[in-house]
Amino acid sequence: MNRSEDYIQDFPVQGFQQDLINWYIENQRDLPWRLNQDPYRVWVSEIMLQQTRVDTVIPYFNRFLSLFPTLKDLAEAEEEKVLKAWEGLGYYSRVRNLQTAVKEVAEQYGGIVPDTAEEISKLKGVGPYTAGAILSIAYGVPEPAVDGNVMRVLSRVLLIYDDIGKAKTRILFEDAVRTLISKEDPSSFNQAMMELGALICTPKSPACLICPVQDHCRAFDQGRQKELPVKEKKTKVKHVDMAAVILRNHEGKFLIHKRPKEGLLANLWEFPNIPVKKRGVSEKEDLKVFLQAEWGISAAVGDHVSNIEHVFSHLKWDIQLFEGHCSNKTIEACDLKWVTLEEMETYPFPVSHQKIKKMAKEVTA
DNA sequence: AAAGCGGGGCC
DNA sequence: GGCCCAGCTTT
Repeated sequence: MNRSEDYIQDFPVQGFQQDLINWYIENQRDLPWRLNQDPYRVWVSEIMLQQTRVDTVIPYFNRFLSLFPTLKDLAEAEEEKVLKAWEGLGYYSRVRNLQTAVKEVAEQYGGIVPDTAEEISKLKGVGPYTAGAILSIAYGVPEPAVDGNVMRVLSRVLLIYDDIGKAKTRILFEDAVRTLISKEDPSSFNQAMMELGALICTPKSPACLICPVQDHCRAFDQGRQKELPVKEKKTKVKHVDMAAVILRNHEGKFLIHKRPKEGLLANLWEFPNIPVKKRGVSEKEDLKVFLQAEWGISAAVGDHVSNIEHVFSHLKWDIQLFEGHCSNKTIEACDLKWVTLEEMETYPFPVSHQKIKKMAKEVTA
């Protein structure tokens, strides 16, 4: 059984819609992106909310919108300023893609976010979920917006055991939503599904006893809500040993480096660092050789400062941190800078290197 | 279809 | 430690 029609057969679509939307009207949270339906605001919120909790997003959203109030403001902003506004939020390609897409809208669509699935889906960083979310919330178009919440809710309500990690399963849920969605109020329907997933139909212990659609839930009827959704476990993270150095010159300035424009933490700044084969063998020497070979810097790498661990979704860094000094001062490369602690605050750093920045302050103090 | 891509909160 | 979060892009 893998067609949505098979699951919707005999399902009380009308009653489900009503109970869901009525609950949402009464119980929706007061969130900053619900202030109005400005497509740009909705868009920014949806990008920020990808794989990121509401509570985390709220302060970022407010700050971002005060820095870049309109689509035009974001289109014309310096990328470094935009990355700085995103600093700490993670998945930085989201905001680089967002700015690329916003420029596209400014140039190709006269600054008006397109309102068709075909056009909006062409924009960088706008996938099936985000397209449906913007279209339904900003424009009232009845398109599905299937995220993790919606898959969890529907897997339980319709008793679907397909692995929600598979692309094929998302399409199954999208087909189901095309049938289930309210044509009168698609915005409330989609947001209600997500709100229900966030507040009631939660991953661990769903609050079925106070659920507005309990009467329509097949998993609850059979006491199987805790078996769902089905999701295959993913492989564990890879461990990588690193060595990094807080390098100061004779003026007391620190050396920082801009990462490449693609890949992990693209275009963010960092302290000089290298992967090392084995811990405790020759990190200091390796760093010294690297600084000389890569940038022509003759440095003395001194005391070990600390050991920093940082976990990503797919890997873990174990960073041996050292301090060092050198007498270089003129560096022309645009991806390399000597800066004071104060100047450093204007550059976007990933959290792993914010930890190093903090150590730099302590070492200096 | 699978892997790469961040960071934080909760258990 | 593992899991999950208003996912998308690249391979």
